[in-house]
Amino acid sequence: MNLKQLATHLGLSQTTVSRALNGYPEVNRDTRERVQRAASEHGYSPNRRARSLATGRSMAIGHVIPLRTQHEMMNPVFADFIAGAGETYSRNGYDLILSVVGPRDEEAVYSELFSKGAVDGVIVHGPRAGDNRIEMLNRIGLPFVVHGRASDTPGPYSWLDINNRRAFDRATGYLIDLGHRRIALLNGLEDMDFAQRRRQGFLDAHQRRGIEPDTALMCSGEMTEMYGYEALRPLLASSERPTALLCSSMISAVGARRAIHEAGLELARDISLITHDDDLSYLRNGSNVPMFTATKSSVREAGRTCAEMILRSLSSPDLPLQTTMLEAEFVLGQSTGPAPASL
Amino acid sequence: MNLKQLATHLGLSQTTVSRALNGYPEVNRDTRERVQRAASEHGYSPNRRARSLATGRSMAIGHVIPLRTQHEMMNPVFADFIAGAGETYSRNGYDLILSVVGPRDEEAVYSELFSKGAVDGVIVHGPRAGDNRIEMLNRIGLPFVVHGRASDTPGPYSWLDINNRRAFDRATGYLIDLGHRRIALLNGLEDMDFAQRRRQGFLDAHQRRGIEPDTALMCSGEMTEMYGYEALRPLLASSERPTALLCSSMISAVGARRAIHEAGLELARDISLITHDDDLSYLRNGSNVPMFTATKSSVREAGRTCAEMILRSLSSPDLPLQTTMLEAEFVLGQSTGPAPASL
DNA sequence: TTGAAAGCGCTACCAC
DNA sequence: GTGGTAGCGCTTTCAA
Repeated sequence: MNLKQLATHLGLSQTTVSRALNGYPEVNRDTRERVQRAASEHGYSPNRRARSLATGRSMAIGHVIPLRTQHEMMNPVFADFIAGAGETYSRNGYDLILSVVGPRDEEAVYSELFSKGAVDGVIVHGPRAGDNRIEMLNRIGLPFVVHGRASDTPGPYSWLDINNRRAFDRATGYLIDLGHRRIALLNGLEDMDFAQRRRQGFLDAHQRRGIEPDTALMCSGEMTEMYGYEALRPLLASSERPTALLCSSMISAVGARRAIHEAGLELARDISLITHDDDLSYLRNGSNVPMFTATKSSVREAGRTCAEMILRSLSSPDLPLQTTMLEAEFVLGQSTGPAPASL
Repeated sequence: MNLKQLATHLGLSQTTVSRALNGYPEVNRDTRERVQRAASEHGYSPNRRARSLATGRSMAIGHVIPLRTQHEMMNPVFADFIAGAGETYSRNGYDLILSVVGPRDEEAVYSELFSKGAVDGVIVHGPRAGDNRIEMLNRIGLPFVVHGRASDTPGPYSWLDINNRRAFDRATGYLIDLGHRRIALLNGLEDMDFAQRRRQGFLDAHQRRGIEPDTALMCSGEMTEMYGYEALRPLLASSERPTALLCSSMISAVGARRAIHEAGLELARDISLITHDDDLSYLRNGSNVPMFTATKSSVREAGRTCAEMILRSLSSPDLPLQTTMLEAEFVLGQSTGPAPASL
């Protein structure tokens, strides 16, 4: 059933039917009701393609996910974030177009999506330090919001992020204050913006206390389980093994725990472990008791917010820059786990 | 730059330019080359909306993800599956439209996507036993492929699945043959098709060996970390605690391990743990050594395959039914972990 | 081998 | 308050 058919069926013009359905004020109340009833009876819903061709708006937002390798697991954060965003979109009649691309093709994908009229705006995922996508999007005039930030990128842009630096500053400081001096850091790939900030937090906490971190204990890599295992194993085998471990993701922590187990060590007794959990934006200690907890939001909620930001920037493009920062609040859990006996 | 502009720029008609770009044979070779050069020079790419309005094909596939609760984490399997599917789509010029919906609205979403002309076909995720979506999609004539299966659903349909029943049959049998008699099962929600099959495999292994499973040890729930923790805790506290545990997902296994740790028990020594890992379609034992490994594919690869299935069924709708089954092959790892001392 | 023109389904402008 | 009509950018007959 299309508009024309519905109109002839009702003995009205397409114009009137369209107006009635789109809430234009000048339509007679009776007419509007009659039209609406008929529309839902016949299950009529306007063709998106035709509508967007006529209006010039595509009513869709693009999410472009960069994946480096063929084997890389999609970051679970993306999934929940997108799920949250999707809720907002469907509530507002928008579609979500998902593109998963290698880092090379990314720019091309953005401009294609735009010039093809497929999307009205995009969300940028996984920003790297000095990311050139941002400048490029500003240049071609495609509205966007960044999930995360990109340091060293000139010019204003909208973004939504958690406070990665501070979270790792606090977690590290907590461990140092417990007496730890040899703390390992299993970080993400350090060309990613979030990983740079976490590293910075790690270093800041040391520096503020006048302690020299052992750079040999700082690792960086794709946050897979295998990485957690392989990065930690040699550190544990060394004569000067770390007494504490700061993990950048749940998944690499699983690998790290395997390495700890195989080395004959016991968590909490021999080595302390704090893992950053993106999903709930909190940090956990070795016995998995929440230690840092975000007050504001989960990743899903962040996705919702980010979607609202892009939709708002579509309706008022020259609105002042919206920057939202989700703070990982410091909340000591009931049990913070024992200080390691080996200290 | 649109077709009209490009055409006038070249001093040709829109028709000819369109034909040249779309590979119609009747175009003069020189003309075609000239057109193609100009197109890439000016970065022309046809407007998707307009094209699909004209052709009647939308060049997009919908993925509809059902999420039960506001809080449920998006199943990581979906993410990687979709990433894989996305690769296939972009290689073939298709868009991927993602809708995340509550179980109630699902049917409406499908028929809307279709009647709005937003998609040419859909992938059905997370099928439940006797899922009525399948019958509904057949009725409205929207091409689809199911990721998973739905038992008790009449009529043929295309699907792609792993062998859940057999995987759990084998894992359970393996534990029984090691001497375990009290095996706990932390299953997913048992209205989901995959969970029913896993449960069946668990029961089959017992029955074939003439052993009565303790139904008090069989749990079912949303596969979150909290669920793994809360479901296992009372079982461990009981006087007749399980000596082995079969976990339906990595994430609930994390919670289960926490419960084990808190109960003062040690993995492998006091209790054996086998976890099903969807991503690599393998099962792991307590020390994380792969025990069952899929020979054919990861979830990502499955996504690619599923996308190929739907695209193929678009071009030839009355093709014989394609059913593909990914087998979780039984491969004993180098180390299968010690039999529990408590036996 | 090329071009003119009719539509795809809808919105939006201008008349009435 | 309602209707005619001109597009939106493309594909696809039909003519030349």
